Amino acid sequence: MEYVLPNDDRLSLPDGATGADAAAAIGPGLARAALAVKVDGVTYDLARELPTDGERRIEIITERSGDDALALIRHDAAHVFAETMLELYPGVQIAIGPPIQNGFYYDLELPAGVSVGEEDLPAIEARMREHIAADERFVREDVPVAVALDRYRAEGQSYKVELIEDLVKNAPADAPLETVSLYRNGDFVDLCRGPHAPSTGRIRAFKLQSVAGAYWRGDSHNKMLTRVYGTAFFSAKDLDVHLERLELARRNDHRKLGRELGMFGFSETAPGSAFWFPAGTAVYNELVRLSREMGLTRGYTEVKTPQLFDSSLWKTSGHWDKYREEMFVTESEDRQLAIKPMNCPGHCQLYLMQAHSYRDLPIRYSEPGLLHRNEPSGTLHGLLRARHFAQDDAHIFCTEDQIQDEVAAVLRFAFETYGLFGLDLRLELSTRPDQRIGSDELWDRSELALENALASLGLEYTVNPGDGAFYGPKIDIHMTDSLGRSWQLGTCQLDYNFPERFDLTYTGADNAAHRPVMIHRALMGSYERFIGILLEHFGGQLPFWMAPLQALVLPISDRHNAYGESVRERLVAAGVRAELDDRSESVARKIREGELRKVPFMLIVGDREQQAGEVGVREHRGGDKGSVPIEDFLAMVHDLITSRSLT
RNA sequence: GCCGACGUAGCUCAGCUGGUAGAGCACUUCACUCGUAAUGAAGGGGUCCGGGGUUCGAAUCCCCGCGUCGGCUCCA
Repeated sequence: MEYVLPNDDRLSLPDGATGADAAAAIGPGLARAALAVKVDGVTYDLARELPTDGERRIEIITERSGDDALALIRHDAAHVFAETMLELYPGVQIAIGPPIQNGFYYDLELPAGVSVGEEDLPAIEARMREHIAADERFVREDVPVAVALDRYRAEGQSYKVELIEDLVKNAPADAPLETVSLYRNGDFVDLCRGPHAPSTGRIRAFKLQSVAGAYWRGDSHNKMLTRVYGTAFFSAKDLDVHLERLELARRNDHRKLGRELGMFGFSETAPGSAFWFPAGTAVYNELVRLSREMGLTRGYTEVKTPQLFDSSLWKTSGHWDKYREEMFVTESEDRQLAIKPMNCPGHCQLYLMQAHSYRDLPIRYSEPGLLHRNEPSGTLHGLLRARHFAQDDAHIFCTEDQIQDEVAAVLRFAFETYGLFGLDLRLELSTRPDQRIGSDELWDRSELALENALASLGLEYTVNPGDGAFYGPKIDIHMTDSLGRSWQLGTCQLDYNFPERFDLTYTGADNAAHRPVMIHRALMGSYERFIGILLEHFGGQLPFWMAPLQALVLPISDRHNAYGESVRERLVAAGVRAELDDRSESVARKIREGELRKVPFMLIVGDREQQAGEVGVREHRGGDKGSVPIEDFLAMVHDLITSRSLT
């Protein structure tokens, strides 16, 4: 039997040869380094017989094979972890333990009254190291379903029993499941489809990182299990590099940066809601201004609608049935009222209050309205998940013929906005959810319209089936934070349902009433969340045009304070956010503190500058740039501001 | 909301097995008047998250709340 190697060489092996045999046939070094074998892109255990049908491409996986190799030992480490937990915590029930993006986890149910905290992890790690030092072999065994079930029932491992029963249930009718694979290392046997490295000794470095809760099968109706996260690498150095990267990301946490830069903070007096200091408010307002300016030239008009609405509005929109728990509700004079969690019903009401002709459409109402959503306490996360926020929100009322152009224009607008920040956006199309309003026919049309708009621009996107809003499908814009977590920022949602529910109409050319279509859109999403993402993206050093403090004037000594103040006044008059540091401190100290505040420019003024009418320019992290006339500096920053330059 | 951890000065944190609180930075005052990442000295500042309980005595132990962090679920 011949196999094709990655370099297109052919390797001849007898039938029944394994991946290990293949590696040995190529060379003794590779035989020692081999962890697994990839056959046509599917990873196999080294000990497994290679398929003998057709032409197969094989590739030996070693430590150098990148993520494929790491996933193997991380999965191995998960098994060693479960093995150790069974020893240290008798009665523990183990569920599942897969490799993930940067490591692995294992879910388990601890015996009643027992809990594991992060302080217990070192002891568990120590025991795990013994199993790794013992270099236990991973041995795969395919056993009849009944044997596996008996085994796990006898051991009281009910999650494993459930997993096997489901495998049986979900097997296709024409190919009923007869065997399941078990992997043994040492005395530990786990239900697992594999593959694994040859032995536990291949795990060179690992760490248990955190303890968390996770619902069995990801369903909140199920029991909550204990999940331990960990990671593994081929060297202590790689592990250290990874841990350092996590540490760096933590330094870029927007909550930490926001406090350090004096931008915003949080208080127990308003959980989930940011308090904005002047520095943060300046940044916030720059974004609102950007959104207004860009909207103005793209046909948007700004409106204002109330904060508090009678519950009848939310009943009409459907929020009352679906989201009442997440709304802040109050009452007055026997009326139930709710603070708005979104602007769209208010905009529908606004639309209803005037008569509309097809000549008016599309109408594009924008409103950075303050929204409140009573998010569950456990989900709050600084600015990224808040109870009080505003969006760069707009609602487009248009005819069905206008949908595709409007959606395409929204997406173009989004790309223009994100380009200003150097952000890459990731598009996701979310389709009809289980809980929804409106007929299937409407959903068919909505989903098709969005797909057409995406196709017309030739954009790449992924599909999230069932993830749409309850009133319509949507195209979401996603970004990733400093720790690799994905957040939704912008959205573009197509909606036939609200126009129905609110009975929105326009008069057509035929003088008859027609139903408009509504597009809900936000590009940055919530300003709060967007600022959080920007802070992490830029590591706190925002582009000049939106920096909280743009220039800091530093007199060399007290006798230069008056000149410094005159410089500051000229900057402020030119629209630059500037401060004067007139404390009786050394220049070195003022500079150090300015650098820590990440101020883009420090302007040092002493005798020389005072006499020449100049400023000594020092760029953040760029050092001394020499002295220039004030006019030159003003002209330069004017350009940075008007172009909204990234630097 | 669920699981786990945490909550001490404005910030970052120390405070061992219970004996009525400390450091650095920040702040105030004084001196210094300084040329590109910390001048020196003195001083002020704490219901130890809140409420109960155990104890002669609680920041420390127990219970209940609240908040925060890490996840899970959710996210119009």
